Amino acid sequence: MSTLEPGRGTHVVTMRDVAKAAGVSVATVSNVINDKPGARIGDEARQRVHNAVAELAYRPNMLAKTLSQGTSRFIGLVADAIATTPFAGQIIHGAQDEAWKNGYVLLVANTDGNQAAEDEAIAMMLEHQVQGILYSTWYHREITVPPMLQQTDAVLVDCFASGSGLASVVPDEEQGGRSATEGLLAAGHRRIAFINTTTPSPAQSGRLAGYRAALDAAGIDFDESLVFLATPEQEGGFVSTTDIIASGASAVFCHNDRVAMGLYDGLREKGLRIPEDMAVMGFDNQDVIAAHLRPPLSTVALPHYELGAAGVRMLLGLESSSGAVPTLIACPPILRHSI
Amino acid sequence: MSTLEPGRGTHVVTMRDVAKAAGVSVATVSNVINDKPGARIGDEARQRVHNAVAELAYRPNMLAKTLSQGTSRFIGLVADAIATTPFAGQIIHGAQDEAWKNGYVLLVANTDGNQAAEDEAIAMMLEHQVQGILYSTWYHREITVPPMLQQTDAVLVDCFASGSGLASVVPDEEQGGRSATEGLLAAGHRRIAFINTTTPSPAQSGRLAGYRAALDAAGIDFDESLVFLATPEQEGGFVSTTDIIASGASAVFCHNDRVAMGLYDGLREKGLRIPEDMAVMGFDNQDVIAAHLRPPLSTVALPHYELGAAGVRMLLGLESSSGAVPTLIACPPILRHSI
DNA sequence: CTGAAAGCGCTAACAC
DNA sequence: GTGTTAGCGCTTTCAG
Repeated sequence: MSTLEPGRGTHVVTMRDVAKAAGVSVATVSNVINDKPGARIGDEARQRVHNAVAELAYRPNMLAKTLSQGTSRFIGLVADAIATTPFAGQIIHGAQDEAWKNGYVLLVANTDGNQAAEDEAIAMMLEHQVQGILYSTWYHREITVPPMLQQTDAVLVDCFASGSGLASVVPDEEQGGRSATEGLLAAGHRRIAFINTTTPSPAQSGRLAGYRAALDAAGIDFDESLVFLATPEQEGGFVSTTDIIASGASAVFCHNDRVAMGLYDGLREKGLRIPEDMAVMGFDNQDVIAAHLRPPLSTVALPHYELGAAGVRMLLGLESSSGAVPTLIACPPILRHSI
Repeated sequence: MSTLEPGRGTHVVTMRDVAKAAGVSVATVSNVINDKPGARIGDEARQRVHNAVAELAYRPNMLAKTLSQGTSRFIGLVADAIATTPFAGQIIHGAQDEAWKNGYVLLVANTDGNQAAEDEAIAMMLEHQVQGILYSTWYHREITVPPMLQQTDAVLVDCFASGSGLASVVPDEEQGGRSATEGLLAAGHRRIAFINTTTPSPAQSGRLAGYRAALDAAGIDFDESLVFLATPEQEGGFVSTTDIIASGASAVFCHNDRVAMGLYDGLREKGLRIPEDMAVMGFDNQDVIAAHLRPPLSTVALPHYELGAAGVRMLLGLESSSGAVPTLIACPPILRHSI
């Protein structure tokens, strides 16, 4: 490949080499490279340094730099499941972008929900002098904070731990539920069913609360017989079909897109058309599904990217956060053609 | 900035503190902590060190360690799209697990396919003294290698660059196509249609080659009129429905799961049942879709996790690799109920 | 068996 | 303006 031996982790040319080549001291090199504010450097010397840098293809050693400065530019992200759910990756994406934007780099660890792996991951991050840790889960829920997390700054992403005092950022389920319902209401529906999940969770209670709030605001009485429970995937939606039809509703708000997908199948099987015979609204905006159903599904997006980004902003102190109550990120409605 | 937060972020206790507390020298502490092979340490001293470590909650500074050793334990992963496609995240996951297993930590960067971001990402990784870089794309394709990548060891994941000399690991599209077709063949089908993608790609040619190979092996003549072209998502599958039915095939191998999903809709609309009236086979094993269609879709899995894992193994020299020809990872067939 | 000392590559006072 | 010189926290000869 080349004469020097690159790739083996360390590159040969150091700041001292540059200094020598430019005929200046390392301090000068350091100053021009970092464009140090209070440093007076002659134009001529500065130019020589820049030339030498280019000449030697010098690349600063970040590790040495942070060592001497005492402050690293790492942010850790520990996730219980990086890819179990398709969109969880967006949390990484958002965190990575925001970290990057602020000159930080992301250290990622996946723990698969394994306690030991989790501790090891946190330990490793601490050893790497991370500025702080983002602890994230792949679906919104309450967690108990790993004790080791207390040893550094941390913010919980897509999860929370009441009483822990840790900052946390989660999706605004209630607003999401409200928006979803409002979308249906706006289309003129008044008898709106809701297929909620069987799993107790912030999503379960939040979306229901939102649904009720929207109905309320529209002056429609909440009708218990219009809310159904189903497992949160295709099968759940499918088996709910008859109940939905029997309910006399003209529209359904589904706990998530997968349920909506199952419902699509069920409805089609019964010969009903969407949205003519039944309007349907999903939740999550799962990209493989929502936009490609027939007809494309109207839904509410889970702001994973924003969750990750807001998490690092809070960690970096760029955005205020409360240890007492989770910061809510809006779930924007996405209108397509199922309404 | 955060000088008021002493215990956070950077920890105060250093190896020197431990040495002092244990009444030994730092060299001794270093030796016992790293369990240095050639170092004879008195049991008594060793014990005192361990006590001191526990007492002070000492945590080694990885950055200082790698600085002095000259060799870091970082591996970089640059991806053009971490989450654009749901399962791309599995590449990260696999890479992370394997890196971790070998005592390395993953530095992740997402470039969104942006050239400048890419260069910046690689530069940053180089500055962090990474052992090497995994360069990955979210779908299998040929790329032109970013010049900067030449400055370190690199392996291409889910992509390749012929003539670059870089090691590369990609899915075995042809074997996947063969397996898919064989699955259909094994169920007794002889007239098997193939909906291929309109996009020229290794997937397009590889899967077709596999399809032909399987037919060939079964003694069935390749019938050009049985292969159709469609855009690689739901819509493509849906609009292909009439062609498929008209072709007289009893089974269809779809370029991917999304196409299969569209076809499901089309078939259902025509009143045809799967698999009784038409057997269908997908490709990708996209988890939100495949397992949850009605009936669950038989498909072939894209080994993203393995791709990531194999990539770091090759980078670390744990697995042989050729710079000339990509290493192929098998795409295992997943049989469900659509056949 | 254990300690002193010389760096690793860089930054940050403080001289000159 | 620019160079000298201490470290940062740790590893690693090399004496004793």
